[in-house]
Amino acid sequence: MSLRHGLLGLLAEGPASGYDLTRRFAELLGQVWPARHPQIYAELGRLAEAGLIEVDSHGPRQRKAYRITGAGLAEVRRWLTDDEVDHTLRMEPLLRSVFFWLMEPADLAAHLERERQYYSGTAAAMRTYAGAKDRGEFGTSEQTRSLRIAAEAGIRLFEALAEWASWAERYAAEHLTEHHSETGHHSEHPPALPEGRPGSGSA
Amino acid sequence: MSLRHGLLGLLAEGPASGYDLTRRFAELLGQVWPARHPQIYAELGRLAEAGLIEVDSHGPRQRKAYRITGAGLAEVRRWLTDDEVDHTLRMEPLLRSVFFWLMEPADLAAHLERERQYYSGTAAAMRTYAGAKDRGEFGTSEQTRSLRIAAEAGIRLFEALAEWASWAERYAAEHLTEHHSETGHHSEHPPALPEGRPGSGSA
DNA sequence: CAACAACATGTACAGATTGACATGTCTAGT
DNA sequence: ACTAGACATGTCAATCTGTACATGTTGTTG
Repeated sequence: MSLRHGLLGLLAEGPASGYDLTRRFAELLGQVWPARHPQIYAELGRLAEAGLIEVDSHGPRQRKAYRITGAGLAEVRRWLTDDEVDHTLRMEPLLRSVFFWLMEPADLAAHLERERQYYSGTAAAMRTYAGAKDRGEFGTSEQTRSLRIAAEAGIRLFEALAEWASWAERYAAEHLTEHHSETGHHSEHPPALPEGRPGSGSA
Repeated sequence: MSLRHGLLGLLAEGPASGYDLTRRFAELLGQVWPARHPQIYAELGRLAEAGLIEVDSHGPRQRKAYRITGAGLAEVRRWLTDDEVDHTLRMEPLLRSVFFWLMEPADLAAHLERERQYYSGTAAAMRTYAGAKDRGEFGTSEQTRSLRIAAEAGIRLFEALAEWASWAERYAAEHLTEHHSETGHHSEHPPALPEGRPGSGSA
């Protein structure tokens, strides 16, 4: 339930309304943690009930801004330093990649090329943004620095995916060009990936 | 709702029971699409009702294996080629990074170091696995080739994250060492990241 | 043969998330 | 004065997801 902490984190920057937070989530956090307005309004209600935030002001058009409380600020900080990081990833494009062998070679090539373009375009947009930050266009506050770190992750992630798509195009052209039969009953399924939990084993 | 298609994709390799599929999801797809057994059994029921899969055999301890039908195979393929890719990412570690400015420098440094180790450990495990595949230890079927592509994505992704964590440690040491005040009301919140939808704009 | 681990399937419930619907306000342009 | 668009908040139903609970079977080991 990281929406709770995402909202608290944003409110730590200053008071904001549900509407503000919805747009901020869509623009800033949409790539890493999607959230729609019904969920945000509901969570704000719970947060207020728990005393982690409180109503800061009422504006025009029944605008209701919230402000983080001391307890709320303590809670985000507790989350950041004490709560274990959840490394669960949910990424449809990679799920699809496991089933590439079911696709016609031409369809797969087209798919990978579209993916490559999407990822490199996204990476480029983030690089542009990070460049503006580095030139100091958004000031030098701690929040801005922090956002710069997040942007760097996005750049590296999407660049890596773009290069992967490019690599996969070449790999598929070399290794997956044969036409396939109707069902894949020809062999036992191959062994699984290793579980990859480095913290709790060999390290 | 990609669980549906993930199950169909696995069943395209050959018949399997809910138990098999649960373990296969945990081992193979857990990193990119988590799913627990209650969800898998429920979805298998729906899939069978829709005629996309059917009972293949009954084994010992009320084991019930399913087999994909022609309609099911057509449906996975339709998904792979026609359905738009959902690029939504959900990644708690990156959500946290937006709020690094709220952490004490020492805690942040420790956090980033743990993250770096986690990512590089995971990447290393995947690299080992991919190496075994490349030496032909798992055969040369199309499924194996496909899984090799997925593994490559994992390697590149986790390597990129490990390098990011390392970069962030250095960046934070240079730019985020000042101690922060109790609340961050000192400035307006910085502007958001660009939306980064390359397909529908400049591209 | 008792006990345990692994196999195997399922239900029930709580919480997270989304899409559709509903409502009302303020500003700018015509 | 009207109207369109952005502002602003919310409800509701449906679906997805995860945790805990419940049940019974088979093979292995002492």
